[in-house]
Amino acid sequence: MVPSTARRGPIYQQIADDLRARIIDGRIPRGGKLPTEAELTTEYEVHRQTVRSALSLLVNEGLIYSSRPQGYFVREGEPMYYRPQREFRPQPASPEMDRFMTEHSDLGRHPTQTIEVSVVEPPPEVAERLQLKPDELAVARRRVRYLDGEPYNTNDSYYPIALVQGSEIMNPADVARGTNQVLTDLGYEQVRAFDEFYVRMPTPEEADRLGLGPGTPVTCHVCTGTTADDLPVRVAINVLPGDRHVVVYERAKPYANDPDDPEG
Amino acid sequence: MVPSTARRGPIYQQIADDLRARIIDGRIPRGGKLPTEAELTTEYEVHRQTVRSALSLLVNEGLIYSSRPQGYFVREGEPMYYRPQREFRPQPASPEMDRFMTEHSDLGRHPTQTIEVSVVEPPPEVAERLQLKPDELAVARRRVRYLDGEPYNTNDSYYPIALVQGSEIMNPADVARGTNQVLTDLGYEQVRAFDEFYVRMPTPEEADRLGLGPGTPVTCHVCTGTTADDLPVRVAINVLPGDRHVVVYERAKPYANDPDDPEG
DNA sequence: GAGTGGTCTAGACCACGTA
DNA sequence: ACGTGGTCTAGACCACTCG
Repeated sequence: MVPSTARRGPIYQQIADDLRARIIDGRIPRGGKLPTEAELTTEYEVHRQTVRSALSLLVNEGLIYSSRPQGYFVREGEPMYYRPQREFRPQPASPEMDRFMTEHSDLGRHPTQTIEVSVVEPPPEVAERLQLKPDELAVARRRVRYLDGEPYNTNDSYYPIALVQGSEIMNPADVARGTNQVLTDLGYEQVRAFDEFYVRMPTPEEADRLGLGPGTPVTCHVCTGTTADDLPVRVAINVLPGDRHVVVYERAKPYANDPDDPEG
Repeated sequence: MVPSTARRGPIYQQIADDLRARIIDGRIPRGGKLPTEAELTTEYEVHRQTVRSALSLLVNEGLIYSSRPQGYFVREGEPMYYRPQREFRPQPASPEMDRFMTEHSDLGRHPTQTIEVSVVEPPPEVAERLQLKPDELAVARRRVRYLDGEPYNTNDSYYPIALVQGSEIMNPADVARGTNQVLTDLGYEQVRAFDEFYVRMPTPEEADRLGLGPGTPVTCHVCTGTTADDLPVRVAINVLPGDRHVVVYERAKPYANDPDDPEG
């Protein structure tokens, strides 16, 4: 039934191993269609639920997806590129459009975004980083960015309400000067930033907001900006779908004379 | 049966939503035990398989895990920190121990690693980055790093065999000089590196090597080092479990006067 | 209407760790 | 020995999309 490879473990895992091998070695090509559940049921001579267990493994690995009633297909990842701003070099100031917008429209893609501004009780991870007291509120600028209509990432910025009350930051539109400039003009110039990158499975809300299928992890980039007095004035939370992003950057200086591995 | 929240969707999703809410608001604490399948079956008045469907959702979200025959438990993430070397400042050279080892033993943890050297037909993503011809082989130095006995990450470095034949790099032990120094001494000094970060679900082999449970994504850090002539001489592939790593770094220079969002 | 995957019930046996 | 979750079969009905 199942080839000699990987005869161990429960049947559904053997089936999953077999199908995975077929996909990896190209017998089922990228974007190609898998046999139907019914076909696999007869091929492996097991109950339909057993086949479904095998398929759900592959779905949760992010290897295949199902599209009813067409069947199961191999995912094809053509990841887009995410270039976090790693240096502080000046950038062309472009009113009404931020870096996301300008960068991608240069590439011939069609970037759009939604912005939604609200006053919220901040989530704990934000309250902590902004050093807010209990019950202290924050202004949230939440957006979803799209590229050619597809959700690309989410970007939620939080500001202590005490600092930005009545400023342009509370306008639900792009801020021509840039929100960082607004903060500076308010006397809260950011001079340091602390970045954290987490990897995890999305919450159902995030999966919904970004249109993610099962088996798609996200990178969560949390950026906390502080003034010279170490006062945190902004927390930005970016959520990046794992199937659409690669973070890349280049190092151009010579390696230090360091031991075996420079990556570890 | 299920509270008024989220009455939509199939039953197993409603159950999952209910349990997720209980976990998030702390009614089931971190590390705490969920009711057994049998208890949930009677509580929600559904078949055991329906309960299992709900639980498997949460498992694949990385929120809970099962430990037979004790039951299901809420995961508690105490992530360790991964600090990629982002600058090229000189490091204390320590024979027999690379940066991973020295850094963590300083922190009172017990780092260990296994090293395994072999000549392999390189995987396609490596062959491509090393610009190898078909059938050209590579030397692989594969290691698994452990912290206090727990798998911490994997680090596989690949070198074109033509470059390192007969050198210390083929010794299955730490190289006192450091492999980068060996490359330099061989006339292949790395002066540039290109880094890529991917996020995805692990392959079964990776999950096994790192002892990962379901619902745990990995970050894949691929580093390609090249000489001044743009000759790629090394590809390092780090695989980092998503539940044990946070990538952090700090920016200390002033922000540019850039638009709305500096993270995008 | 036909065929697909999605959901649900019913009931069975097994493997494993703890007591 | 017991209770836990893990696996598997059997069979049913539904929702959706396509021709």
